Amino acid sequence: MPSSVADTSPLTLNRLSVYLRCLRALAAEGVKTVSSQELGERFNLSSAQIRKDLAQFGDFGVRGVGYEVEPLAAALHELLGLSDQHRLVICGMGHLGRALAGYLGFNDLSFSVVAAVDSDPEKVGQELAGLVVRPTGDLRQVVLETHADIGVIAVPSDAAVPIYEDLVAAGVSSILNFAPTSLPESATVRVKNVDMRIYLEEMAFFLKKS
Amino acid sequence: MPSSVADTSPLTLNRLSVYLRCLRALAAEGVKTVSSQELGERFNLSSAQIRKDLAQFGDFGVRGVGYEVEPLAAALHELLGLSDQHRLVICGMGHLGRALAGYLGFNDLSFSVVAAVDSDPEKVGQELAGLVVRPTGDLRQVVLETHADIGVIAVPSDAAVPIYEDLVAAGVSSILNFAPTSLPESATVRVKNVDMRIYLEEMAFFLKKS
DNA sequence: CCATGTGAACAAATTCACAGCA
DNA sequence: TGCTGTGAATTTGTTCACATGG
Repeated sequence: MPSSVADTSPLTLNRLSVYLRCLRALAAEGVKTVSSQELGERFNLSSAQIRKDLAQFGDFGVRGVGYEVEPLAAALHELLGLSDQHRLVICGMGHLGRALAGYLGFNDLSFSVVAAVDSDPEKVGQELAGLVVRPTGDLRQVVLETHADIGVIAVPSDAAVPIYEDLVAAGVSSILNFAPTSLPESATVRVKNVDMRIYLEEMAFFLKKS
Repeated sequence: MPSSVADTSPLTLNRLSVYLRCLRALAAEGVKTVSSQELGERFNLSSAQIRKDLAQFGDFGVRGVGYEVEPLAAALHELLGLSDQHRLVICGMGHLGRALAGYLGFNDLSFSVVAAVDSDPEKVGQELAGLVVRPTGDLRQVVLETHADIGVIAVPSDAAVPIYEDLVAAGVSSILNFAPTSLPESATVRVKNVDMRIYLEEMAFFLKKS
């Protein structure tokens, strides 16, 4: 039973997120108990994998019965670190930034968007998606004030690296990057690059005739 | 040498996209030739993996020298199906849809956004991101007119399944889904679900004070 | 009984290490 | 010499199948 940060693979972790969402859906339907097999059939998952994944973090199931939906959901919620509240700062308030601002403050109360910065003087001071836009130059101050712990980069490609450095300098150690520029991960900074072009190119490959 | 659609793993494929971008960056700098090692060091990739991945599709390299940047980029471009032009239809023109419309029509001429639909009568007829928004009910007609081959779902969660069904009915067989509702893949329809909540939850896990 | 939890078997992906060629 | 291309070794991830326990 590792349950420690270092030795959990991202794949397992992402599946836990999926399980959590499946359990929430079941809970909403009033389902009290579910077996790994039912869960698998319902949501196209492998039952063996569900059991392996969950067993890694504790004995959540009851033999002969299955898993209790609500308690398991609560345990996964806790396990994924969703009991702590996280504060996001959105960098770049173009359409993508605004979309993310309106989209990422969900999920019970685990995440909230606390600030937005933009380098366009036109946008600074405006209220967009419920946030007063601050100048990029104030990023450090903004992070200090709001205790933001996750930075979301939604700026054009060429502005990504400077913003990244600003975020790191401001002490933000988790960064979600939507700019089409791959940013380096380091020992202290965790970066998740989300490059939508890769998804499109994957589709293009499979659309290829022959 | 498989080079066929079926037996290429998505992981390899996504790395090919990455290599292509790295090569483009080098080409822009005027670099003519690069070894797998240089490429690896420059972009944090494994040189052995680069060689394995590329060797799968042909003998691109020259022993003792490395790879020619431009020709290799051209080969990957072709290989990924980027020589065919693809036409995207964006479903849902909220901020996310507009962001994607302005973001996905890039990459030489491989992808272009040819249409947008929305169910909000306020938006229909408006020109957003250079596209006249059409009503969702016209989706089939729109797809016929524009020969769109990739659908992008950027609607709220509860509208995702109906739109998905409309796209499939209209003959679109590749779908990129940004709604937080996992859509089923079938033998004939390829779906890529992009759930940003999973990325956030991954960050939350690693932020957890153990 | 029935479904979990798990070692053992299997499969996939990655890395190593080196033969072979420009 | 220097770097590719590639089998072999290793690591990582998934599935199987069953002993175990409520």
